Amino acid sequence: MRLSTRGKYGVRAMYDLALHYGEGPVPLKATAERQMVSEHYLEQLMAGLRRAGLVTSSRGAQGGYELARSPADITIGDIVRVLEGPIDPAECVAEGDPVEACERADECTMRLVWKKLKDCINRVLDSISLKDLCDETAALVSDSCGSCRAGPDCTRGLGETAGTARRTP
Amino acid sequence: MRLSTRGKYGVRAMYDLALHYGEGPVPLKATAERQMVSEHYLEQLMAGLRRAGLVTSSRGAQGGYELARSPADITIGDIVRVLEGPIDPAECVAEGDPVEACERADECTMRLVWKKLKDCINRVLDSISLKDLCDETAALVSDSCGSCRAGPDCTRGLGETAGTARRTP
DNA sequence: GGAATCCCAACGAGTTTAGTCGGAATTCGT
DNA sequence: ACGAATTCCGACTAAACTCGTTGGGATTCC
Repeated sequence: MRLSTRGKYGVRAMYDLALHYGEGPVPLKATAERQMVSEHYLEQLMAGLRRAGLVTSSRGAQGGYELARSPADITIGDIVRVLEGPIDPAECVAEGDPVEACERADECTMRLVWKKLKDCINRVLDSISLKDLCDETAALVSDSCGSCRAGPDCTRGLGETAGTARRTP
Repeated sequence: MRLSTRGKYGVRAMYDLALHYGEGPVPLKATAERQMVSEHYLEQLMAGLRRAGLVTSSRGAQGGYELARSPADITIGDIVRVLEGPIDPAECVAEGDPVEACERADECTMRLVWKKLKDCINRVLDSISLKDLCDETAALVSDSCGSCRAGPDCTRGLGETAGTARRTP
């Protein structure tokens, strides 16, 4: 259960675009350098994000990529699902007929587990937008993150769990 | 974000052992046939589970595998972590020094996302024990499964009714 | 002794990952 | 018109991983 670099680099790149949202196209080279990712590799990832309608591109000099929507309207889940494929812990909870993936799907108790896991992952990833990420960075830098006791299932934004995440032993 | 067959087969096998808990050693062949998994492949998985102390084995005729603890004391998370490795969406939220995985780990906002995701996954998987699985199967078979038909956001059933959630490693 | 069973190590075909490489097409500024 | 910047596209690859298979050895029960 580890994300590949595709998902991680993709989120980094989209975060970078979010930081420069409204400033016109951002050339891939700049993003690649800031986020320390191979430019050519990132190019492939951006192609996927463009086909999925999450970014728009403009070619030629002064060209680059831009978010297709406001950072508040793009979630981490949107990005990860494009680059890593749908979040399906098992085939039997993917799109389509479960019975085709496993003939016992109807009576399978484990399927309920994978379903629950899938829903949980999607809920977490969809609860965080690029805007949340940018806001959180501001909070981190200004060193004023509040304390949240809501636990890991808290879906009320990143800022509230920041205190927990920074307290690393 | 898909589990490999290791995790899925492993859970199936452990579930099978849970169904026969207290009846003495269960030969691998029987489990493999019931769960429709290659016997030799399952053997490798059981070796890992044995080394992790989740099952005990007895050799020779009438030998086989048994759960090392009560089904209520073994969670899906225990099994999945043994067979799939630790649940770390990214290196920077794995065991050890995060800065060694990524020099920007301290200031990285995305790291908070992966941390949150990791905690969520572990929480779900650790909230479901083998006993929960067996109980749920009884509910499914008796066709009175009201608890799990409440839609994708249902938080009841599978672990939260019995309240067998245990340690957090 | 023989059958059942676990234990171990190696092999391998296929797929995925994480890129690299080379070049074509488009656009901007001058 | 030209050249630089940039996206776009397809092919290639080394390494790792997945999902097993193969072949034998050790142990235990009857």
